[in-house]
Amino acid sequence: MRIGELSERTGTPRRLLRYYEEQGLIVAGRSPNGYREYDEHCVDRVMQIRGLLDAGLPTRIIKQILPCLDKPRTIYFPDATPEMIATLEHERDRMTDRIRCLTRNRDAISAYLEAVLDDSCRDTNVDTHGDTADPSPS
Amino acid sequence: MRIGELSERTGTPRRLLRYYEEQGLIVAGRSPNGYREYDEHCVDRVMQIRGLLDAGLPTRIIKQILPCLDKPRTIYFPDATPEMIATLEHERDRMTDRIRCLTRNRDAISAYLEAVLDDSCRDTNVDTHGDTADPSPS
DNA sequence: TCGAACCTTCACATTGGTGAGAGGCTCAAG
DNA sequence: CTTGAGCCTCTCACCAATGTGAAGGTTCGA
Repeated sequence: MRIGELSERTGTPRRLLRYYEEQGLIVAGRSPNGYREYDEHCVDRVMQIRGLLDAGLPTRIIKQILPCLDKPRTIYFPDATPEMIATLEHERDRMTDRIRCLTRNRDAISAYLEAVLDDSCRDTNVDTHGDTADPSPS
Repeated sequence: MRIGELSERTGTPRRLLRYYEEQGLIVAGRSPNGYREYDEHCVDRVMQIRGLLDAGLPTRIIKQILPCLDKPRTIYFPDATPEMIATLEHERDRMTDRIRCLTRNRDAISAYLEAVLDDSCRDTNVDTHGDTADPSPS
């Protein structure tokens, strides 16, 4: 597929796709006419990239870890230098930290939300926002 | 405590603490001489802020959700406008997405790491790095 | 009085992401 | 064949957000 389709299917501006390529996050083949040519796999890849960026990982790191995560092992073990291993372990740990932090805070939000919702059902007679006085009784 | 101690205890540059205050993420009292005065609670708060920032949340959102998460309920339900509720629900969902994304990728990294480690134990006879030719057989 | 810690403020760096323009190629439909 | 949509390159500039550096001045404690 070409850039337009990839853009639509991933909800990502064309401009940004070229930017990701420039940053080395994705690679695109080329048609004889010079058009970028993407395979199906790229759709997932772009979504993955966006997700990771959104989760706070810098492109530099994403670029390093993505090749290790391809379904058919693109990068093999000989390429795994000790420092690469170290980087991966470090990033894995940082991701675990992030997950912990997010989970804790999300659960706290959920708890708050539940408390508020629960509360607003209980006292609908307060004048805070007098509408919806509909406890649906009996 | 003053900014220096908070800085040390949170591993955060003084400059950055002032920045967070400027962004409305933390509030500091003032001594008569103008020095910022922090209470114990700030240590956790700063760590929480750093964690959330690192996990991709913008200060704008953090500023909104933090007050809802204080241990002794600082913000009460009357303040919970419908749009605030909506924001919280939305952010909670985004956080869930992030958690999913991070978990998936972290597990993939773990799997890769495991495979590599496992592999480097198994074939130490390859000339890739010919040392440790110690298959410890029979 | 000296130095460490604090203050404010201005400016800068980096990162992720956009916008626009120039200049040109390709392809399909009218 | 022409027209227009979509693509190409390249460039320059810009944005917001997070985070730093440094200058110049005050306060505190030894």
